[in-house]
Formats: sequence, C-alpha cells, structure tokens
Amino acid sequence: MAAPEALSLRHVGRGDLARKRGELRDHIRAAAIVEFAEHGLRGASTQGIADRAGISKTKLHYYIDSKEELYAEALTHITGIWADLFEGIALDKGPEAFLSDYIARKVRFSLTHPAEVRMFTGEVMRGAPMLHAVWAGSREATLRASRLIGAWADQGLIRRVDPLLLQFHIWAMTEAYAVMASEARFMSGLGPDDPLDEAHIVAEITALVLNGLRVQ
Amino acid sequence: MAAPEALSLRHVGRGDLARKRGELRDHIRAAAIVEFAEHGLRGASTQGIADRAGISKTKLHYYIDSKEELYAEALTHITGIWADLFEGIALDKGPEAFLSDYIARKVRFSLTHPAEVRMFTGEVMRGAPMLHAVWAGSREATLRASRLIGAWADQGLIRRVDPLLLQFHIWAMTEAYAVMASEARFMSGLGPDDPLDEAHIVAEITALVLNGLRVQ
Amino acid sequence: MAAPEALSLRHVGRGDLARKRGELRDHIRAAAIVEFAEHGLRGASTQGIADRAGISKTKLHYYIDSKEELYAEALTHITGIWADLFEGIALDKGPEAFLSDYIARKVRFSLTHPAEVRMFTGEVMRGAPMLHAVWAGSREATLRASRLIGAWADQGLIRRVDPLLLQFHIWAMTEAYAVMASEARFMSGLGPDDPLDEAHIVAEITALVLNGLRVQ
Amino acid sequence: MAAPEALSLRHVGRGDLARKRGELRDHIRAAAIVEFAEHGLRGASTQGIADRAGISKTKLHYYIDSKEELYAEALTHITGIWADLFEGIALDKGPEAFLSDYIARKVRFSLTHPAEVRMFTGEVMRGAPMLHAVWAGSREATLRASRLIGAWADQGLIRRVDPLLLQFHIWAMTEAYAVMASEARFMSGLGPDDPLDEAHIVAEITALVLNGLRVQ
DNA sequence: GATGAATGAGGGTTCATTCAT
DNA sequence: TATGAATGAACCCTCATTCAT
Repeated sequence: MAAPEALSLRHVGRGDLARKRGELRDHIRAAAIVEFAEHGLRGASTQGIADRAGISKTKLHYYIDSKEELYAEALTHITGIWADLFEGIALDKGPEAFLSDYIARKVRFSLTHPAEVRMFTGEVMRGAPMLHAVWAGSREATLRASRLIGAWADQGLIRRVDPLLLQFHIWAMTEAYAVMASEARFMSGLGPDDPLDEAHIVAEITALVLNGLRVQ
Repeated sequence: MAAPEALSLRHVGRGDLARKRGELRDHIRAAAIVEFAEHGLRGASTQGIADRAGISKTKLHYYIDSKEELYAEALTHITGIWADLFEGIALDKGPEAFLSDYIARKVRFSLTHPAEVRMFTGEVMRGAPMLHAVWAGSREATLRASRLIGAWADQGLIRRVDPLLLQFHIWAMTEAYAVMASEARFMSGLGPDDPLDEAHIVAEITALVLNGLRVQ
Repeated sequence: MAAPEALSLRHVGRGDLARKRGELRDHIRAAAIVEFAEHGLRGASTQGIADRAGISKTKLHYYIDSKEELYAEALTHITGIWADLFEGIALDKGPEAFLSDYIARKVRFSLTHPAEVRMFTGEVMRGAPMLHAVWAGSREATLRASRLIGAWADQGLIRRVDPLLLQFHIWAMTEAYAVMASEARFMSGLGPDDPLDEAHIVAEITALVLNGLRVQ
Repeated sequence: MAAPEALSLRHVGRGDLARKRGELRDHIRAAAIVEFAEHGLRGASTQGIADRAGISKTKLHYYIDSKEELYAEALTHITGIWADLFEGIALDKGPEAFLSDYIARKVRFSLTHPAEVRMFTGEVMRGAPMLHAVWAGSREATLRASRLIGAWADQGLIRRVDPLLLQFHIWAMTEAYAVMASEARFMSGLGPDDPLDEAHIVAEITALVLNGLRVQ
C-alpha cells in the first residue's frame, strides 16, 4: 500500500500543502465568525481572531488580506450555507411537509451553528451594509417562497396570510435559538453548556405555525 | 460684558441646573444607545457617541465615568422601559385580550425604539455578560408569565404549549421588526425611511399566535 | 505697564494658546522637512519626525492628520517661501542686476535652508507626484521669466540662449549647494559643520553666468 | 517527466550557471537602482525591487544578503560606471575639447541612465553615509581635475575660476537632466515619455561654460 | 463646569528576513 | 536552487481616558 503513495508523493505533497492551507483558512474563518458574532465588524480585533484560531496575529495577516475582506468572506460563506441548507427540500408536497422540514432545518442550524447565525443577525441589525454586496439572490429567493405560500392560500391549503411576514416570523423564531441561546438556557434553568432540546423546540414552533395557518 | 451671564446665572436655580444636567445625561444616553446598537460595546467609540450627541468627546467624558458604565446605564434604562411597558395590561381578561395587547405593545416599541431593542438584542447575543447584573427580575417576570399561560391551558382556554417557548417566540417575532427592520424594508420594496405598517404587522402576528394556540 | 496686560489677559491667554499651537505646528513642520529631506515620503517615519521635534509620536499625531498631509503641507510651505523669495527683485534694471540678485538669493536660501531644498529636490526627483497639486503657478512663473530673458536677447543685452534651459541651469547650480552640501564640504576639506563660503559661491556662479551670456 | 530537466541540466555547464546567476544579479541590481532612486534606502521595499525584477521576494532574498548590502553594491556599481565614463577623454587638447566632451558624456549618461544618477544624488543628498565607504578615489579624481583646470588658467587658456566650484557647477547642470527630468518635460510641454533634446542641452551647457570661462 | 492638550495602550497592517522543505 | 510559510519588529494611526487650566 505504500507504493502508490510513494509514486505520487510529489502530487500528494502539493495536495497536502494546498489542503493544509485550505484547512487553515477554514479554521481562521471559523474563528473569525465567532469573533464577528460577538463583537461585530468594528469591535472585532484581529488579535482576538488570531487568539481564537490559536495562531499569531502576524500569521493571521499572512493568510488574510484585511479584516474587512475576512468579514465579507465569512458572510459569503454563511449565505452559501444558507442556500445549501434547503437542498432537496420538498416543495411540492404541501405546506405541512415543507414547513415542518424547513423549521426543523433552521432550528438545527441555529443550534449547531449559533455563531454563524449571530454574525448574520448582527450584520442585518447594523442595516446589512455588506450583506447585499455578497448575496444578490436573497430577495429573489424570498419572493419565490412568497409566491409558493400565496399559492397554498389560493388552493385553500392554508389560511390567507402575508407570505413575506410569515417568512419573517419563521426566521425570527428559529433564529432566536441562536441569538438568545444563553437567555434560553438561563430561563430554562440550564447550565451554559447544556444542550437545548432540539426536538421540543422544533415541535413547538411547528405546531404554532401549522395551527396558526389552519383554515378556520 | 460679563453682566448678562451673571444675571442669567442668578436666574438659574439649583433645580434648573440639576435638571439641565439630567437632560444632558438623557441626551447622552440616547446617543449612546444608537451607537451601542450599531457597534456593540467594544465597537462603539466615545467619539461616535459624542458626535451623535452633538458634544465634544471631552465634554462627554466629563459627564460619564467610562464607556462600560455608560453601557451598563443604558442597559438598565432599557430594562426599566421594558418593565414599564406592560403597566396596566389586562392580566385577567383571558389570553386573547392579553396577547393582543402584549403583541401590539411590543411591536409598537420595536418600531418606535429600534435602537433600544437592537442594543438589547446585541447584549443578549453576546451571552448577556452585563444584562443579569442590571436586571435581576427578568427571570422572575418570565416565570410568572409562564404560570399564567399554564393556567390558561389548564382552563382549556388555549392549547397546551410550552409557556416559556411561547414567550420566546412572541419576543422573537415582535423584536424582529427592530432587529431586521432594514431587511424588512428591503424585502417589502420600501425605502430606508419608509415606515413599516404597524397595524398589519400586529394583525399578522396576533392572528398567527391566537390561531396557533386555539384548542383543536 | 502691568495694567494693560492684566486687562487683556483673557485675549492674551487665548492668543498665547493659539500662538503656542501655531509654533508647535511650525516646529513639527520643520522637523518633518528634515526627515522628508533625508528619507522621502515613504522612507520617513512619524517616529523619526517626532524624535526630531522632541515630542512623542502620539503627540505628533495629535497635531497632524496624516503623514501624507504633513508632507503636502511642508511642500506647500516650501513653495510659498520660494515665491516670497523674489519679492522686490529688480525686474527692470537689466540682466546683470536681476541675475546677480537672483543667484545671490537662491544660494543664500540653499545655504540657510538646505533641508527645504533637499525635500523639494527629492519630490522633483520622484517625478513630483504631489508638487503640482500644491503649486499650480510654477509653470506660469517659469514661462514669465522665460519671456523676460527672451526680451533681453531681443534687445541685445545678452547672447541668445534657450531661456528655459538657462533657468534650469541656474536652479541646478544654486540648489547644488544644498543638495550636495556634504560633498562640497568634503571636497573642500571642510568639516561637516564648517560653513561654506557664500560670497565666493555667489561670485563664481554669477561670473560664470554673466560671462556666459555676454554677447560675443 | 523529470528527464528533460535532467538533460538540460547536463547541458548547462558550470560557467553557464555562473553566468546565469551573474545575469540575474545584474538584473536585480538594475531593478534595485530604480527602486532606490525613487524611494531611497529606507523607503525602498524588497517587495518593490522583486516586483520590478519580476521575481518573488523570497527569490530576491535568496540572491542578496540584505537590502543594505544590495544598496551598497548598487552604489559601487554606479561609481564604477562614473569612473569608466571618462575613459579615453582627451586631457591634453585644451579646455574646449575636454569640456565639450565631458559635458556631452555627462548629459548623455543622465538621459540614458536617470535612475543611476538619481540614486547617486539621493545618497549625496542624505549626506553620503555610504558613498565614501565604496568610493575611496572620488576626492583624488576631483583634485586631479582641479589641478588641470588651474593649469589652463595659468596658461591663460581660460579665465581664472575656482576649479572645484566649476566642477560642482558642471555636475549640477548635467545631472539636473536626470534629477529633474520630469519637471524639465513638464515645463517644456513634453509628455512624460517624450525624449529630451540631448544635442540642444549639450549645446546650451557647453556654450554657457565655454563662454563663461573666456578670458575677458 | 467646561475644554484644548496630552498620553499609554492598542488598533490593523507591512516589513525584511528566516525557516522548512 | 528554489519557494511557500512563518515571524518579530516596526509601521501609521486611533482609542478611551486624564491632565491642566
């Protein structure tokens, strides 16, 4: 088994280097997202990012162009995940199937990637000065979803609601478990590292939304 | 030329001076909340606060002890408003009356005081490092509300839900209109200074919640 | 004699402060010119300027906006001196009077203000990237002088020469005693702080130029 | 895939390698002179030199010991050219022949090698901190020329002048066309890449000097 | 009470150079 | 020989805060 490796050593070597470099950039981005989530673009310090990544500030600056560029890249990365998150979701099996799946995915993402959600929320809270530069398709995707919701109402599958506001409300509820995770734990009597009950949260939001949309 | 100044000085009593000083502190606090909402504690600059207040940085520092202390005071102020906000709300007229009123008050506050809500959300998002030091009663109030909601379910007035999570969800939806106000405008096709439709928002959230809580 | 001072104390106080601030800016500019003369814009360090001015780097930055702006201001200052330098020079008494005076003034300036001349020469040597932004009138003044020289030739007062190149040559010779002052001392066997013989230099350049322009 | 490299390696003899290495050093030196001319020793960056040479910064540092050493080598190189420049000049055919030739050579060098002249001038302007370490013979050569000029005056071939200052003045005028080349173009109404009129410049300087030295 | 001046600490970033391969 | 990675020192500049009047 050593032979093939030896033969392709040169290429493997390069691949290793490239992979290592890529991994370090990923590592840096992850550290940056935590720092940006906690302090925003202006409050984040490259020293803080370097510390979180476990590297020196100089080394960090060897891998990035600037704090701003790193922020933009992190934001782009998050919007990319956002879009990927709904790959394969059932669009044609009616509101119940779709919304259950959508809510479950969003809650899971909030619980597993709170820093990403917080950084994103922080950007939005600041008026999204950089968001639209890196995510051109957000409005289009939202409008598409609005048309889908409107069609459900047309077919009598759900109560007639404002489709845009419904999306806002689902976002707000699902993202809350990242934004206010520490408060949720505090109010629930959990310790700072105890996990939140994902299934319970999903069930509660889903029930509220599906019942809330029921035709009267 | 000194005479008019001396005369006007005599006319200003101690109470006036104290009031004037208090007004300036209020003015500074308001400016600080906007700056803290936009940049967080670390990202906020005392120069930025001074600029927003229309005073010099030196003068600002004459009136405050430190940026941290100003942040804490602003946070205390916000939690005070939060508590005041539900003065006189009907606790005994059933869920529909209470929740309609509660949602309406919260939405109105988000639309009229977005900076306060954003600063508060930022603090929570950071893990609320200072919040609990300045707001001891938050958990108690939340638990009280949970008991009220539980009692409604006991009486068959609403579907049985997790009372704590219901509160989280109502907070999330109502505060969203401060947190993501700019995105809401963007997605709605509004200009950055166009007002959001308060009545419509209140109606949509209220309908979703009340329907969502209906006993099946 | 104390009375008037006491009466105008307030104004004198303010004037003193303003004057002190102005003097410090002058002092900083002088230090900067020496540093810029020695190292150019890019090679100059604000630490070096602060050291030469005998103040801390932080204090320096309190008085300037940026290194670039300080460079531009210094350059503007120098071009201003340049223009002032020829106030009251006799334009209408023929080439001999004019050129003698002009050469004497330029040599004197080079010997008394070598750093100013060196900084200026450095800027020109780099292609004058900032010079034309701060000195719009240089070309016009040069062309005016060219017309004057041309007129002298028309009147047969001097040999016909290229007026522009004559100016270049006079500049070059007179400014050389700032640019290569240390070499001039070294070749003359003088110590680094010995003064160059101004009268002798003026006499030699003047003789070369006036003889060189004589009609044959 | 390694074969062609190995083959070509065999073809490259030691002399070739050494020559290639020497050519690269020459190339680097040329790039360095341009960078040093524009920014001085302290303002020059090894990155800038590497860019001008079309190689990586790492490769540059593989070929040089330090920026200082490269500066010193470039300066040595220039003083070598300086000395070579007057090979074969007629020392014994009188002032007119000598000075005409000398001025023509110096102007030509300034026009063809402006970076070399500018870098040299910059060094001199800084007080020549490194020049005398690399160019021991400069004073001797200058004094020799002074004796020659003095002899011409003794023989009545030229007016009696200070021989040292005469040399300064010829240097200043001829080198000016490298030092202030951009200003000369600007004042002449030429574009930044238009050539200066060498013959005209030589003629003007020569006429001024020869006339200026004429016995009255 | 109020304000220009001042400052030590730290901000993001680039530098010439060395390391490791 | 050649090169990507790494680094300590230094860069210009801003920060929250205090001083001095």
